[in-house]
Amino acid sequence: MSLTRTRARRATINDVADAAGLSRGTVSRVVNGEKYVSEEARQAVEEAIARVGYVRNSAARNLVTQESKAIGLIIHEPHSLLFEDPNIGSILLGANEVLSKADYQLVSLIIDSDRDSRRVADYLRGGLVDGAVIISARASDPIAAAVADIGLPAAFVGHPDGNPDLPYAAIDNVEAARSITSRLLDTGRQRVGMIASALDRDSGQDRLAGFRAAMGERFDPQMVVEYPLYTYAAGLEGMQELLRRAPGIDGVFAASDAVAAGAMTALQEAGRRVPEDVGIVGFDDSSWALRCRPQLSTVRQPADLLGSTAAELVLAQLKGQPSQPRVLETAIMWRGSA
Amino acid sequence: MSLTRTRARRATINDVADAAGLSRGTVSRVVNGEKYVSEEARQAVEEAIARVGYVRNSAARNLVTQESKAIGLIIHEPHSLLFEDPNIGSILLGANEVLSKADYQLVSLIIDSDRDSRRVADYLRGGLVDGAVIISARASDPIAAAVADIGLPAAFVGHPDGNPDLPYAAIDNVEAARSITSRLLDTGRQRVGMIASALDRDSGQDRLAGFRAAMGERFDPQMVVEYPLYTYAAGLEGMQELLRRAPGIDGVFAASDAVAAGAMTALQEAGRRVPEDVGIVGFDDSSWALRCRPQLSTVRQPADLLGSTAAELVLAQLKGQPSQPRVLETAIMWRGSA
DNA sequence: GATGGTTCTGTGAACGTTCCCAGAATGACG
DNA sequence: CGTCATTCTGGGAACGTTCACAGAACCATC
Repeated sequence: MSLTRTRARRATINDVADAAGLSRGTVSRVVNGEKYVSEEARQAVEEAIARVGYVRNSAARNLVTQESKAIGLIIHEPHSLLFEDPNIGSILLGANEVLSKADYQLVSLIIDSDRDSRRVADYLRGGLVDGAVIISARASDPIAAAVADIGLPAAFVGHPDGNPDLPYAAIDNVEAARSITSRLLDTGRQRVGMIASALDRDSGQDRLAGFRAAMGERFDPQMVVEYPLYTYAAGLEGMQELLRRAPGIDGVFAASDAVAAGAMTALQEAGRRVPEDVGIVGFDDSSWALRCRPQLSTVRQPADLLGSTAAELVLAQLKGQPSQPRVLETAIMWRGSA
Repeated sequence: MSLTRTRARRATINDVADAAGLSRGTVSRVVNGEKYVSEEARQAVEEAIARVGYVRNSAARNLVTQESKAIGLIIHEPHSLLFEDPNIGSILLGANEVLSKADYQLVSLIIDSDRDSRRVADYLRGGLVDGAVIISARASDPIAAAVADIGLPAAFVGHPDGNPDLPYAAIDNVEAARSITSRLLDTGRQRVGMIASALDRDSGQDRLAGFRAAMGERFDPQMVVEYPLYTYAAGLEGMQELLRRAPGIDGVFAASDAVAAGAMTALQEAGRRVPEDVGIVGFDDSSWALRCRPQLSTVRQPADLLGSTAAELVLAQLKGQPSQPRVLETAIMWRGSA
């Protein structure tokens, strides 16, 4: 079997007009569902469209209307997180739902190299999208700067420092982390540590800050280990390191559920019982949480809402409305792990 | 803080030409890096571009060149799988790498509703992409039909039945499933069952067929439970059901690693030791496999290669080369779970 | 100094739409 | 039967590029 596909010359609106014995203008009106076209003409055009196999050329349309009805979603994640972090999928789906209802097409653009970064910037600049949602930006992200530079309506998911003054949808990571750490302390834990991650991101920084705030005077830098990514592997190694540093540890705040899952495995392999010997709490309430045994006590963050809210912020700008940053509520899900 | 962003009228190539005291044509040549432009002119143009803040309008360019330098990747997954299946991320990244090198932009389009389906079809038809990679198509997928209908160069990841005659990048699921099941039987297991999933997909069907082939006369329909999705939850419930049906079960083939992970949890909660009492094998060799305790024996499928190969198949068609379906190698990773 | 090849620049035409305006046809009303 | 509004249709202009071609300028060669 050999498959070679060639694209035939595509029928244009003029071909349809000729076939229907009507004019360009009328065909355009039918295609766009405008009023002021007779039933007779409508049928003739529709029949002609089917006959010549017409499909509208979006480039031509975008050129004259000066809009694309598409919104870009920029995924700028380190390689491995695209597989591990269930939040990304939720954000994507949340954004898609809102945009879909507003008849916008969501186009996701991955940045995985410097070359991607340049190409995506060109794509955004070129007018192929009317706006952008930027997820997982780091501090001073070059793409965010490019977006602001061209004045493209945009919104962040999260609230990274050092970035241009764009609206964002975020949660209060500091407060949420402070809160769940306090709750962990309230169970009577005496020696509590943290596995911190992603300190190049606002979420990573803020969760550490919240932990520190909750610990107050009891905060001990030695009881914090740091890893670059929110991964299971970080949790596994981080917990082993904490056990080495402080064998008497009896509580752990993991910076994400994936990290907590890794930590739980490490504890169990080390013969510690959860939660009897060591209490452990996570962050995200992602699919990891219910998968752990015991199930994870964690902070619920509404990932899908973050996506949909960011999308709404972009749509608002498109309508010329002012759009305010929005901070969404989190909740503590207390389960069996602490 | 109130952020309202409005887009100013964008500078065109003519504005640059005026500012540089040169013509449209020369500016175009500079922008596209063509030869036959004097050093003097080049500098004048570049300076003018910076001064007026020019960025090329892609719609106009696409219109005249009749190409977009973009490839669509269509993700048509049930909601939950976007979060659970690490293969999707690998496929995405694999495709992105190949396309990026060829200077194509990968744009991912999610289909999560019928409305999405129509909009995405319009997007593909409109000339906004030069080709498409379709992942996770079900039998007789409407999008696949639409793609074939307009003659858009395209390729599948996987090889679903009842779809148009497009090239694909796939693995031999039947043979791989047969092979790992045989290997499981070789460890001396007497009562072996399967947790089958996604029977609406070629992969799901084929893995079941491979299991059946390996079991031969020992195949017992009662020892197969079926679930719609490759999820942890399916594994959890499926294993419980199998234990109910056949308490003496001593081997399980789970249709994916996520399913196997769920099954392992169910077994351990039921007090069965893995692999002593029950041997368990999975499929994918995704990040789940190393995360299980004991680690999972499974079939390694090169998800990133599937993505990059499918991308190559599309690029080949774009160059007018014939493109043949490609079946990639799998390997058995034998670890501790069986 | 004529010839011929480079190198460089300017411009008309085309890509396929939508938008807008002009005008035709139709119908309602006095 | 004239007037005016409403409904419908056609076609010129514009969107911002690239492409092909023509011609100018320059240099080398005979």
